[in-house]
Amino acid sequence: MPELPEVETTRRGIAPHLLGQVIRGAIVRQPRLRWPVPDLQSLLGGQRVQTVERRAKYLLLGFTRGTLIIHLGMSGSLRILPADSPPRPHDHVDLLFGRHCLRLHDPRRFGAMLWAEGDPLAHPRLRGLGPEPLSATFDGACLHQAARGRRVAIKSLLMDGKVVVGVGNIYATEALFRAGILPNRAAARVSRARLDRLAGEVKAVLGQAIERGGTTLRDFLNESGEPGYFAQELFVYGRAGEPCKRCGTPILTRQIGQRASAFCPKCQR
DNA sequence: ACAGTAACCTGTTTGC
DNA sequence: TGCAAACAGGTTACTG
Repeated sequence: MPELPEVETTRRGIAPHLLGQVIRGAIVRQPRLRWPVPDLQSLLGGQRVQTVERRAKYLLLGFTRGTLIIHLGMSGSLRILPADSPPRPHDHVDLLFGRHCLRLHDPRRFGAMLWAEGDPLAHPRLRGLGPEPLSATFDGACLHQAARGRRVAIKSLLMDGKVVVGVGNIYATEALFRAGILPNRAAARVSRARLDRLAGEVKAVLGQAIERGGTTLRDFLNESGEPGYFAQELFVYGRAGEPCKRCGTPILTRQIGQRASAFCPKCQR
């Protein structure tokens, strides 16, 4: 479900409901996510939410005495619901506030809830991550440096969190189409000028997706249970066999690094 | 250091 | 129609 735009959409949606609120309790129905969920009841009880931030695809809820780090994995979502809403299957964690709760739903359980005391950016899961794609530190020069001597597919490089964070399969696929670059081209064999273009397209596609409230393919819903509207603007992702929106050539797919990669053989070189 | 693969899970779609 | 295989938005950990 979530790449950076969906996580950012979630962050913007939940922040107004959480900021300044005091947690009165937590319910962990299923502690076995990607890593064991800590005892949130005793860690969080009585603390106030001071910040709701994002780093890569991690949401960071800042409390008085530490930070709750949340990752949504492949299938996770967060909703704001009345505190007494009956849980459905895969509703693993509730954070209880006054009249409402923040509920984590995650069928595949690839998500995570971690606790960090001190600087959350120093947590082992966040330390060593690359630059934020929408920040000024991410640009063509940055990609050029990372691509030096690398024979991996440019798409794999783009999805490598040490190079740049937050770019998953959908948006890597789309950014490469917009930049006119074949996804399986060796990273070191993409010219500097085209890397400049690619960095720009990554920023553009992520920015537009955030404006539309994210991409809903089958099950992404925002904090209120509404879908995002970026799917209709996808050029190649999920369109194998359909005509390219630019030139009409049928869209092809191939596996790159175990992920389906759609591309237009005419528009991308 | 690098590149490729398996693994963690469950639900949905595809193909015979 | 029924069942099994393939596939899905992410990330880590292991292999050679």
